[in-house]
Amino acid sequence: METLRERKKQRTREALLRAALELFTTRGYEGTTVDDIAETVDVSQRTFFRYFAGKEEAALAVQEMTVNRFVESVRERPPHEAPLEALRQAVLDGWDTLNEVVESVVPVELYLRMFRVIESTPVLLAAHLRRSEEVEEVLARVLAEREGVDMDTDPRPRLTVAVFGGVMRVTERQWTTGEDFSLRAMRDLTVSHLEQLGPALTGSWRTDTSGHPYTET
Amino acid sequence: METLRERKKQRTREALLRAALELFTTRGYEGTTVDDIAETVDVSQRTFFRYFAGKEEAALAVQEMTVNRFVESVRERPPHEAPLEALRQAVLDGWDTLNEVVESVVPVELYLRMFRVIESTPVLLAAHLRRSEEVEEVLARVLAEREGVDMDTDPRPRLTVAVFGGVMRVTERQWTTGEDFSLRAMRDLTVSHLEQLGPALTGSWRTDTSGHPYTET
DNA sequence: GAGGCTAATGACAGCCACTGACAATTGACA
DNA sequence: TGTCAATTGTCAGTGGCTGTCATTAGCCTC
Repeated sequence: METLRERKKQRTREALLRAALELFTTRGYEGTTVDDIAETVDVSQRTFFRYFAGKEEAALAVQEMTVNRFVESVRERPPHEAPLEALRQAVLDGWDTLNEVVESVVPVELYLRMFRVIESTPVLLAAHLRRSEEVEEVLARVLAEREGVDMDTDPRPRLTVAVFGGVMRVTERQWTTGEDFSLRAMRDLTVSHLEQLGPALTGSWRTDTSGHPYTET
Repeated sequence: METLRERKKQRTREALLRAALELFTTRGYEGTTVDDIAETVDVSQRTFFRYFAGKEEAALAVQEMTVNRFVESVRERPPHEAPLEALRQAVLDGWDTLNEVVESVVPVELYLRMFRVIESTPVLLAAHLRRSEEVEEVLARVLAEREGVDMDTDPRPRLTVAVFGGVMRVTERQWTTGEDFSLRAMRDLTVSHLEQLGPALTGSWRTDTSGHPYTET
């Protein structure tokens, strides 16, 4: 961002993004038109579409940043860590350093509100899930390389990442709909759910192994 | 479907669905307009929207049937089966009896082609994934009830279903992009992937436990 | 620092998915 | 058979999104 032109572009994009998130989190995603966003920033609708492929992309732009950061984080994990452990550490690290990544673009508080909007807006949730699947493919490749296995013949990389992704989606869902919507809560939920993964998969739950007696009723 | 009116409605819906899938699988989803579909069946565009909430719904209608069948199948599993085992049996049963369920509406061959279209069309894949998440919520509830645990305090039902769902998505993806696109292949892949689940999650893969030596390179 | 070059924007027209409203039609049923 | 209700068609309109072309505005050279 050296020239004036580039700085101007940067500012326009940022303004559009900020306006979009602000409107989405107040009027709702469906309740906001692209014209609304463009008008807020005082550019033409056409210009909006030159910065974002669509309404969706604007809504998910910040998430995209954090996800990319997460993938990089996995890449940089020490090779001695087991696959699931590398994913776990990378995710936790992501939540711990969320502030630095997000705040440079939009207030974290806005990011968090947007998280809930995504989770509660069907079309956005769908796009988010599809994107997650794409990311899982990349992660599987990273893990396969780390462990020196061939993804084309060995299903374990994809399976591991899919399992991990499944746990994370459950976590996100519970987090966004729960009462404690803080980063700390997200971190704790992540740890807790990953710990529960083993017990959940081992046979019947009637033999209590998790501190959740089924006799409570 | 007793009266003439009801029969006519049934036929219109079926014709629309068939026409939609036929067009989607030949011209592609994006390459097909709702007007195309309506015109093929010789009804107005408005009528199409009276039968389907949107293009998406038409594209996913048959999948919806099989998914609902799957959920029912899980509900009817004998209570002594462990959660994962119940899900496994229900899925395999679903593939084994797919013909009977699907053929009553559209040719199975059309259903299979549509499966690939869904997997390769971003917006359809997204919708499919979102729907899967909804189903997972239902399944978690079924499992929780079976096992007598409280879903609100015990994350294991949701975790188990999410893990299972993750495995199934990996399976679907490999199936639709692989060379052997037969029901038999889907069944085998499902069994194989579920078997690999354990090995995939237990620590490092460098200690070979799966018949996939990493020394192939 | 004037003028040419190129990138960014605006204005406009148009496509497609989808919806509301109302009129026309057609099966149901007394 | 005539009335009632459900089904459908028509029309108008909104919103997301794209292509096109003229206009503007930063950039760079002479």
